[in-house]
Parts: sequence; C-alpha cells; structure tokens
Amino acid sequence: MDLPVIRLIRTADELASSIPALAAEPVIGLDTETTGLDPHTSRLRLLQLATPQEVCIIDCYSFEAGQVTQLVDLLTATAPVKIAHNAKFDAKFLHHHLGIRLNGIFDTYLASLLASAGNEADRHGLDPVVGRYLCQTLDKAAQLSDWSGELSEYQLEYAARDAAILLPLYEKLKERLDEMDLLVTADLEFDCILSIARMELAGVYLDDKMWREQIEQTRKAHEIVAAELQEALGAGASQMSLFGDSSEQINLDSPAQVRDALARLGIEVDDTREWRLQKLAREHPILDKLLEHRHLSKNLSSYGESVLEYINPATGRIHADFRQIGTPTGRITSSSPSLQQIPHTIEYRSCFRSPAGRKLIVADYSQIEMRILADFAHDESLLAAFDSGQDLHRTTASQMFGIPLGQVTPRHREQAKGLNYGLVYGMGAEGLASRIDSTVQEAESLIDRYFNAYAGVARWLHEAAERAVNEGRSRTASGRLWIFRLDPHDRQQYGSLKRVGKNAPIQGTASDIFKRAMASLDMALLGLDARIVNSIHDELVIECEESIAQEVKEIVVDRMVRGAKEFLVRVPVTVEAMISDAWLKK
DNA sequence: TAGAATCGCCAC
DNA sequence: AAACGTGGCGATTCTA
Repeated sequence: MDLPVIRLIRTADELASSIPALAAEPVIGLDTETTGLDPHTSRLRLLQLATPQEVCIIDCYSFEAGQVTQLVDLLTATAPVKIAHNAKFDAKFLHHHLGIRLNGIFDTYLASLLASAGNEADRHGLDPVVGRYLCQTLDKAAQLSDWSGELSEYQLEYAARDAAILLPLYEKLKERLDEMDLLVTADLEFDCILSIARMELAGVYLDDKMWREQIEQTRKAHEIVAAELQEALGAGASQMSLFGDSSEQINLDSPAQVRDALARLGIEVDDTREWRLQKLAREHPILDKLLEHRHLSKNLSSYGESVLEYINPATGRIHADFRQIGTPTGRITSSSPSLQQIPHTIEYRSCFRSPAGRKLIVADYSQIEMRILADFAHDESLLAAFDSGQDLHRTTASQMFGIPLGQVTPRHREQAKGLNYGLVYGMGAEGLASRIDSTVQEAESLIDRYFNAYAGVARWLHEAAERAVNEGRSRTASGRLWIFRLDPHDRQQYGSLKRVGKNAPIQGTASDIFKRAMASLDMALLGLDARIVNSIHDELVIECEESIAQEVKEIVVDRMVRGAKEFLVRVPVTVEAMISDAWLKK
C-alpha cells in the first residue's frame, strides 16, 4: 500500500481549514491513538480522519476540549459515515475526553464478525481482517509504542496507514455484507455501539465493604466445611496407609483427589460433577458436605477478592468489557469481570448498589424467548396464554392437562415450567425427567401432552430442526446469519445440529430485540442524569438520580417494549421494572 | 515453566 | 458425552 498523504493538524486554523473537505466526503476512515486502553486513566493523543486524498492527523495534545466544536459536529452527525475498526474503543475516548457521541458508524470489526457468520476460527483484529479481505499485511509494531511524547515519522505513518486502510476495507466488507443479506443486521449492530461504549464508561458501582463482608462470611463457612471433610475423607485414607498417617490432607479443589478419596470410602464415581454427586447424596450424606464445599469454593474463587481488583482507581467503579457480538447468536458477553454471571442471590446482588442520592432501575423482559417462539410459530394456544396476561407456567399447565386454572397444582406448574424452559433448547425426555424429578416415561407423556396443546410450536420446532439439517444455517428476525459447521452425517453432531437449529433463531432474535432496545434507550436518556450500567441478555440495569427514577423507569419500559415490537408481530411483550437501591428485583 | 487442556459451575 | 442452547472463568493437571 502506498503511503498516504499526511496533513498534521496542530492549530485551530489548520483544523478549521480541514473540516469542509472532510464534511463533504460520503465516508471517512477514523482511528485514534491513545496512551493506554482505559479512557479514565489514559489520554487521547491522535485522531486520524482519512479520505481518499489524505489523512488528517489531529494532535489532540494541541487542543482544549472547547476548541474543537466543528470536529464535534462532524463526528456527531450521521454523515459522513465514519469507518472504524472496533469503534467502541474510539467512541469511548471521544466521548470521555471530548464529549462526542460518535454517530454514523460503520464498524469493520463488527462487520467482519457478522460476515464470518459464527465461524469461531476467524480472527477479527485489523491485521487478519485486512489480510482476509484485502490480501495485505499490516505492520502493527507501532501500536503499543509511546504515544505521549514527541512523535516519530514512523509513528505518524503508522497512524495514517491504519486510518487509510479502512476505506478500501469498508468497500469490501460492505459488498460482502450485501451479498450475504447482512446489511440490516449490521445497521442494528452499528446503532448499538454507542450505548455499549457509554455503558462501559459509566461502569457499575460495587459496595466494596459489603462485598468484603460477604467474602469473610463465606471464608468462615468454607473453613468449617473443609475441616469436616478432611476429617471424614482423611479417615478413609489412613486406613489405606501402612503408616496410618491420618493427618494427610487432600486437595478438595482437585476433582481427581476427591474422586480417589471417595473411592476409598467405597463410593465409586467416574467424575465428581454436581449432578452425579447429587444423585448419590441420599445414600452418602458426605456428598452433601462435598457439594456445599464446592459451592463455597466457587463463590470464593469466582466472586471473591478478584472482583475487587477491577474497581477502577479513577472512578471507584467497575468498568467491565462487553463484547458486542459475543456469541454466534448475537448475544453480548461480558468479561473482566463478567457481570453476567454474578450469583442470583441477595448476598451478592445487594452489593451492587446505587450510590447516595441515586437509584437503580432493574428491568427485564418477561419470558421473551417463549414469546418469540409463540410469534414465530403462530401458535394460537401459546399466543392466547400470553394474551391472557396470566402466569405462563400455570396457563401452560392448564392447557396441557386440560384443567381449569384454579385446579393447577404446584406440581403441575413445575412440570409445565420444565417444558417451557427446556424445549427452546431442544430438550429430550431424559433431560426433562431429571429436571422435574420424574421417570422418563412420565416425561415422554408430558412432552406429548405439551405438543398436543401447542401443535404450532411442535411444527415450528420440527421445521427449524429440519432447516438446520438441510440448509446448514439459520437466521434471526433481523437477518443475522449463523452457518453451522456441524456435519449432519455425524451421529453426535446431528442431534446437536437439530437442537441449535431450534434455539439459534430464538436466542438470536432475543439479541436483536435487546440491542434495538439498548440503542433506543441510550438515546432516550440523553440529557437525563441516567445511564445504563449493566446488560444481561434480557435484563438492563440503569442508574439515575433519585428524583427522576419514576420517569426513567417509564422510559426504560417503553423503549424495551418498542424494541421488541420491531421484530414481533402478534405476541404481547411485557417488561418488568423496579426502582431499587440495589441490583434486586425486590 | 508457561500455555493448553480439562473439570467444574456461575449466568440467562 | 448429562439430560438442554449460549457464554466466562478459576483451579488443577497435562504437555512441550
């Protein structure tokens, strides 16, 4: 690639004179260089804006935030289209340091992910994407160089090249997305970027004192259980030892050592997973202790001190990383730390609080995946269940057992619930049986009853599985594509292919809906002291100033419902929302 | 001895 | 390869 012409911009005049040409372009490449990865502790050094003629490199160290209003206008407008690779990163720095809400984005990173259609072998850094679509290699050596001092010619060339390459990359990716009918989904994704960037910037508040107290309690309980287990398991070991060394300790965190220790007590197991130990616990009470220990160990390791290390020194809050396309179905995933797998118990969730003078709004979709299924399947019975506004599982029980709502027992409801949750994942009779604690025969009969009551659902699920086998791919309501790399002739993969064929369109459409809602909500909160702070597949947590909590709650519900209505035709959608002091649904 | 693989379990 | 889909992640154990 030829070296682009560089226009280095360090004065107000230079900036003013470069804006009109940029504004006249239909698309520009955008990239930034920063002194680190965290906008709260790092600075924005360069902003590169590329046209086919030249790359403007704006040295942000030469400007105060108030001096760049024309730039703000350019980047906030929907035109020209701004091409960036992982625009979330640039959007965060531009928002935090210059107050810019980046708009009109085409993100080559997200585009590449969509075009890969779930192929997890593909890499999506700028270098591999350029290699795949432009057959070029990029020199990324300068990326981690020191961007805080005098800049070398080499650094400027690197900065310019990264922005310039985005223009041809955009052309290729746009063409590819068009060929694959992915432009609608791409726009949905691009519209969502800013809401996720702002959520990461806002971060979530964790009461560290309360969290430490929780850890301490867990640690105490853990110690006691561990001692009891060492006693019980060690006794078995000493009988085996010629030297009778009963002080010998086993590592309770080692599945292999635990399995061997159990064997010495006459409990033979292939592995020591929860479900297996659970089955034998009635016969061997020590297994309950072991499971209790596992639970406490899990909590200490995954939800202990390590979470506190993520509290940002600059903000005192946790700014997790959210991957916008985290799964082939389009779900967002969270890491560092994962805020999507905090135990759903009051001890842990109550530590995620609203700071003084603020409130949290906790809002989630009610049975969104079942509603999507009802809508896709045009199943009149299931639609009627939702139309009635009654508790879904009780209504399902009433419909499948042919009894009035008033006669539905807790056991009936439990069985119906097991089916409602299980079937969108393609569950079979054995799975249902163990879930609701029944025999396989009973489970089979229940499944028959269920599909009799919901014949449309049965048909749709069957057809979805067939489509997965025949076409090897599926699409969501927005058109998001997942090409299954599973072999229908492989006996193992055949079953898996059918299950994923049933689940992917539903889970994926839920993602479409959720992203619509996030984008729309973030816009609606503009100008209010309210920010999205967490996003958990079908649940949003918003933090706001307490006096506007009621107003914000209504906006949240409205935007979430409207997001769903964009993709669903017939089924009603409900969102449950609470104003709270902690991450609890009261 | 660092990274990969495995086991196991948390969320929706 | 647990019944049932999608992930992240920590501790142990294996391997080059």
